[in-house]
Amino acid sequence: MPEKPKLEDVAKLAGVSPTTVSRVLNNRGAISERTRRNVNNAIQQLNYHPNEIARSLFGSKTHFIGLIFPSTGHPFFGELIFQIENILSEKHYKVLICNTMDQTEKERSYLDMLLSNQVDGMIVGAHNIGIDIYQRAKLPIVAIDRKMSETITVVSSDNYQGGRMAAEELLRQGRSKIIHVNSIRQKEAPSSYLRRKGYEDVMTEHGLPFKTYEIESPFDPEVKKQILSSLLDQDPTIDGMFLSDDLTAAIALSMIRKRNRDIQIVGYDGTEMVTTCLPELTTIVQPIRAMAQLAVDLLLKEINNEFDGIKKNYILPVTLRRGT
Amino acid sequence: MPEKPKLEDVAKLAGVSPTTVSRVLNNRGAISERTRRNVNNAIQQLNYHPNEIARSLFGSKTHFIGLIFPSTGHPFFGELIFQIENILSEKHYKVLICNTMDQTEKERSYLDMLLSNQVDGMIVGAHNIGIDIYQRAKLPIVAIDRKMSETITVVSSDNYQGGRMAAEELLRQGRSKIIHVNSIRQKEAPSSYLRRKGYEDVMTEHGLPFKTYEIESPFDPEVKKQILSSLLDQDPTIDGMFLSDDLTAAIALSMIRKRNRDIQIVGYDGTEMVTTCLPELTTIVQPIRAMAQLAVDLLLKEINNEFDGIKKNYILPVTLRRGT
DNA sequence: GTGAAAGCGCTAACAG
DNA sequence: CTGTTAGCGCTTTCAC
Repeated sequence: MPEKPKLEDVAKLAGVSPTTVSRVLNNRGAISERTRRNVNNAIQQLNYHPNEIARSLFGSKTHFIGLIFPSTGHPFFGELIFQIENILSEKHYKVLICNTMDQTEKERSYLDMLLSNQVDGMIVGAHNIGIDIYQRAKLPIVAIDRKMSETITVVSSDNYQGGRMAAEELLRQGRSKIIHVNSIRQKEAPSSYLRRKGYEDVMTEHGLPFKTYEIESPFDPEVKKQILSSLLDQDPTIDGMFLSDDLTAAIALSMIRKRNRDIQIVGYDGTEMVTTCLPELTTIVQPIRAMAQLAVDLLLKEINNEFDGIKKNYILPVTLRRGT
Repeated sequence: MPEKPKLEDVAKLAGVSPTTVSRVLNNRGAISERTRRNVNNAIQQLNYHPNEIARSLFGSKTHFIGLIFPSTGHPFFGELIFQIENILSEKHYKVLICNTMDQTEKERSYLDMLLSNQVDGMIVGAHNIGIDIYQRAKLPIVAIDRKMSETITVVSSDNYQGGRMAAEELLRQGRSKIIHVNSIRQKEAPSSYLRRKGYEDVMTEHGLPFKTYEIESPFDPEVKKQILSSLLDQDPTIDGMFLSDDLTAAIALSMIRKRNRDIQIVGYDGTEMVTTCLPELTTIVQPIRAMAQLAVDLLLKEINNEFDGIKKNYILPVTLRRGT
């Protein structure tokens, strides 16, 4: 069995120079039809695949894009990543995936890894390490849902409006003792803060009291369960809850059912997954597909130096999906 | 702003040769403590990151692993990919992700892409294109849940037993008019076939009739809904259903509730996601974490030529999780 | 302990 | 239209 064929092997078999093969491969320069056929035949025969690593080394582009997210397993990130990868692959970019699990050390080493692998850019949805570290990378970066610095583009959905819509929906359903559970996944996460602010503002505007609880370990469902459980048991007057993500909302929902309480809930994210599993859940839907598209567009523009504007902050509208 | 520093820049700054820097980087050969310090300082100062692309070009290993799956967005694959990436990253492998969406053309071009990028191996959970194409790759490959050929290692969970367990559970719940809905995602998929066989065997053994329905477009929930809907309406005597994945089971569950039918259902996969969203769903749990671990272990063994056995087919046990 | 030189597989001048 | 040559950033013989 022969080793991996190289361009030179193709050249020999086709009886031409390496340059010619390269030209056929890249459709550059003028090639006679005959030569082209010969070369293509040789390529077929040898089952030759150009070594992208070598190509990358030469040029300055690898067509690698790094994706840094807390977890591919989470439905929101999973679907976002799915969309991003789809769009990128159409444009012939390849995706290197990184699951930080909200761990600073992992994030830092992933960042190093991506830089070492000469990614052309990255899309980042997880941020524990300092902003400056990303700054220093001097690389096209698009952040999701988190302002990292003045110079890094951000794509997010309208978290403030989302918070407002959730609260308003609960009020519309005749609820007034409404609490908010905020499953923060990062310190100073603006998305959590804005959702909360939206909710609190609406409550205030209606002259109602508000109460926000924060859950700090979003990856452990047991912790969530305990907190939600004691929450519910402590206060029998609660009649509405706004949960900052659907997974937490799902847990709350099943607890409420088990306790036979009359509490209306609103979740957040509106992934297809949750929509399928829990069609009865009312939730604020993030425009995942649009966020992916925009993030990719902006990133590729930065990569290709096509700044068509100075705008750095993109906020996409959210919608309310009423449970069935 | 300086360009990306290269090894040569470090060498200059440290007043040594490139060779020496390389040695420091790789901990190879003998280096004086002083030189090592100088070099390390220079590396720090320049914020130097060795170019992995160049390294890969030289050596024959890239430490890239390609993952080919139908969709990162699907909870089963999303969680499996999450686990696989985690384990691989600990071993300093990097993951290139591919979403085929069950499209032959995408799968083929992803395979080409991975080969061109000199991946050291791949883990494949999607298979529409011919086996021979993977064979030709002459690369360490581990397949998930699908026998691809005599020479490609397969990791799967015990689909036959899973099918049996599902049927037995329904019988145990006093059901007898039990149907099976099989959401096949690929032709001749052995996992679907085995689950079905397990169910049918149990029914036969109990002298009961069985009926299996197949849904062919697993990515469109609307299609599923229509089929399930007409299924339920056609036959009012059904009292048990075995659905071959949890997402389909979730749809069935909400339909059954809406119709107020007394039908017990059993799903398949048992992802954390679905467990959280639908704790009441009884399901057959695949050992995702163990499958990921085994697949990675086997792949790395193949990559490092450490065949410790000739076994090619690994079947991990599934468990039943009763809904709460 | 350290350095000079060759080469990994490919592409892009520059010739012809 | 096609080939020769140099070099992308790194590692590794082989010398000193």
